[in-house]
Amino acid sequence: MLSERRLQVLRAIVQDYVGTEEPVGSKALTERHNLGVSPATVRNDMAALEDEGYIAQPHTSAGRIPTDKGYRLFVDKLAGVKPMTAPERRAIQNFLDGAVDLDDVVARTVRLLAQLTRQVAVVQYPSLTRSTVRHVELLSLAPARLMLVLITDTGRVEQRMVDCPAPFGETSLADLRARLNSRVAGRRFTDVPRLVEDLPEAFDVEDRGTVSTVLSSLLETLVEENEERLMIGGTANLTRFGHDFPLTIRPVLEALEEQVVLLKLLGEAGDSGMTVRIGHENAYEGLNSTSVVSVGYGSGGEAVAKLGVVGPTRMDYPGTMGAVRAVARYVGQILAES
Amino acid sequence: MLSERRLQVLRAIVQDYVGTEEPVGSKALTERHNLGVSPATVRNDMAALEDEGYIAQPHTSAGRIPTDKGYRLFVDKLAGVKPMTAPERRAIQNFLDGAVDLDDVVARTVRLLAQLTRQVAVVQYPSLTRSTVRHVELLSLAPARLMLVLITDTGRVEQRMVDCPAPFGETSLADLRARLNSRVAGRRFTDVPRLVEDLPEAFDVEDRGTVSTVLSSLLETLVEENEERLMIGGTANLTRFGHDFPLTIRPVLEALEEQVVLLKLLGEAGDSGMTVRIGHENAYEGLNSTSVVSVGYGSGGEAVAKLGVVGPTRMDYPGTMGAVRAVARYVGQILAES
DNA sequence: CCCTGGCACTCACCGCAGGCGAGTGCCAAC
DNA sequence: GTTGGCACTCGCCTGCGGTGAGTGCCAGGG
Repeated sequence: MLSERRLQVLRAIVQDYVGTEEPVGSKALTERHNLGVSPATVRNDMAALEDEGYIAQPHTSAGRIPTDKGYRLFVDKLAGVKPMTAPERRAIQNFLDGAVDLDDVVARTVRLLAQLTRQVAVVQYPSLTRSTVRHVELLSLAPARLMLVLITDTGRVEQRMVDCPAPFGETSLADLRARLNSRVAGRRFTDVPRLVEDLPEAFDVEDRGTVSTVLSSLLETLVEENEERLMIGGTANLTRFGHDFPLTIRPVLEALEEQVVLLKLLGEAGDSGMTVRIGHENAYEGLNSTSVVSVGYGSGGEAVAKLGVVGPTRMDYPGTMGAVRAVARYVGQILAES
Repeated sequence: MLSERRLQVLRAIVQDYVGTEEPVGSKALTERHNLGVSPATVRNDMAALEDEGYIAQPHTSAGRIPTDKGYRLFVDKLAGVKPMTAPERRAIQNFLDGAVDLDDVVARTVRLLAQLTRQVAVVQYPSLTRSTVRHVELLSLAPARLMLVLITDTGRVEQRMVDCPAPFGETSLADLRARLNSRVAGRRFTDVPRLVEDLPEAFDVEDRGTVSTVLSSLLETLVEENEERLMIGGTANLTRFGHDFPLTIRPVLEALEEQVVLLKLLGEAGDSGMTVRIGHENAYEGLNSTSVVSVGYGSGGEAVAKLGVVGPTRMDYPGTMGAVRAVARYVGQILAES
C-alpha cells in the first residue's frame, strides 16, 4: 500500500503532466505543489511509484509521466468529478433548450460536449430497444404495399415498407392501426412482442397473413440493433493531441469512422454511472493511447443511450467527467420534456 | 499562348508531382516522360511556365510544383476524366445494391467514395426542395397536438410537432389528411404551396385555424434549408496529406464539422456536370489548400443533391473525377429503383 | 529562331561534434 | 525517514562543412 504522500505525489504528477504535456521532474514538483518535503524525498517516492508501475520515464534522465495504471489510480482514488460552475450550467441549458427535434438535440449535444471538453464527442441516438412507443402509424401506399411508421417517446421516427401477401382494405387498415396502438402505445419496446402476439386472431382469415407480416416487420424494426446511430463531433480537437502526429491521430480517426467499434465501446461501458476507459483498457487497438469517458443518459431515471468523449489518456479527467455528467443530465431533461 | 510542348511539360509536372509528392526537376522530367528534348530546353519551358504563374518553386534551387492556376489549366485542358474499369463498376454496383434504406444508401456511398478516392467523401442527403411528396401523414397525439410526417419519393421522412390553436376532431383530421394527400401526393415540393393555398376554405370555421397551422408547418418543413444534411467519411485519409501536418489538417477538420460551410460549398458548385474547385477557388479559408470535386446526383435525369470529395490540391484529378462521376451515376440508379 | 551542352551558383538536407541543462540515482549525514 | 550533495546520463540545441539536385545563363549549332 502506498503512503498518503506518495499518492499526493502521483496526483501532482498527473496534474502537472496534464497541464504542461511534458514529463515532470522532482524539482518542478516541489516548487509547484507545497508537499512539505525536498526534491530528494520526492525522488525516492517517484522511484517507488515507478517500481509499482504507476509512472514511467520516457528516457533515462527525463521526468516521469503517468502510465495507464497511474491514471487509473488517479481517477479511482485521487480525483473527484469537478462540478460545472453555475454559469456553465446555465450555458449548457440555454444551448440545449433551443433544439427543435431529436436530430437537433443530438447535434447540439455533440457540439456542446466537444466545446466544453475540447475533445472528440460521441453521442448515441436514443436506443429503440429501451424506449417506449408513442405511436404506430400505417399508411397504404398501394393496394398491397404499406408503410409502417414507428414514433418513439424520444421523438425518433423509424419507417419501413411492408409488402403484403394480399390486398388490405382501408377498413381493416384502420382497425389494425387502432388495435395496434391501443395495445402498444406508451409501452416499452421490450414488451411489444408479448403484447401483439395474439393480434392476428382478431382478424378475418384473409387478412391474417398481412397482419402477421406487419407485425413481424414491426418486431424487426424494434430489434434491429444496427440501426443504432451515432453522431460524432470535435474531431478537429485531435490536432491538439501531441507532436508525434500522424501516427497517433490516424488510428483514432479510423476508429471513429467505424461506428460499430464505437457502439461496442459504449455498449461495454457500465450501464449506470460514469465509465472511464484508459488507454489499453480499450479493447480496440487504435484507441490504445486514448481514454473514453462515457455515461448513460435518458429521459426518465433510465438510461436509453450513452454519450461521451474520446481524448488522449493525458486529459483533465475531473473536468471532462464533470462536463460529460452535466451534459448527460441536461440532455435527459430535454428529452423528458419533449 | 503556351506552345503545345509547354503544355505537355505542365502536364508531366502535375502527374509527377501528384505521384511523388516532391518538387520535380527538369532532369527527372526528361527521364520519366519522353518529351524528345533535353533538360535545358525543359528548363526554359519551366521558366516560361513560372512566369505565367502555372508553377512555382518552393525554394530557390528546388524543383517546381504546380500552382492552383497550373492545376486549373491541367483540369480544364490537359486531363480527361479517367473512366472506371469494368470490375470497378461492378464493385460499385454490388456495394450499393445491398442498401436497405436511404440512410444506408448514403452511408454506403460515403464509404465507397472514400475508399475509391482515398480522400474525404461528402454526400448530401437528397434535398427536400427538389423531390416530390409521396405521402403526408397526420397523427393525433393529444387533443390539440398533432404530429406531421412527410414522406418523400427518395424515402426520406421528416416529422414535426404541431400545436393546434383549438382541439381537432378525428373526423376533421381524417378529412384533412385525405384532402392534403389527394392534392400533394406525387407533386414536387416547389408546387406544394400553390396547391394547398385555398385548403382552409373547405373546412368549418372552427377548424380553419388548425388547418392553417398545419399547412404553415408543412410549408416550413419544405423550405427549411438547414434541414439539409450531410454525411462525411474517410477523414482518416487526411493523415496521408503531407508532412507539414497539424497546420494543414486542422482547418480542414474544422471545415468538415461546419456543415453549413460544406453545404454552401456544394451549393455554389454548378448545378449540372462536375465541378472542381481548386485551392483558393474555395471561398472558405480553411480549404485553401484543398480541392473539392463535386457533382449532382438524382433519381431521374434531375439532380436532387450533390456528392463529392475533399482532398489536397495535389490529387489525382482524372481518377478522382472518374470515381465521383461513376458513384453519382450508380447512386442515381439506386434511388430511382427504390 | 529554337535547341543544346556546359558551367557556375544556390541552398536544402544530412551527419557530426560540442555544450548545456534538466533530471536522475546513490550515498552519507542528520 | 528525510535531506543535501554529487557524479552521471542523455535528450536537445547549435554551428559547421560536405553533398547533390536543381537552377539560370550563355555561347554555339541546326
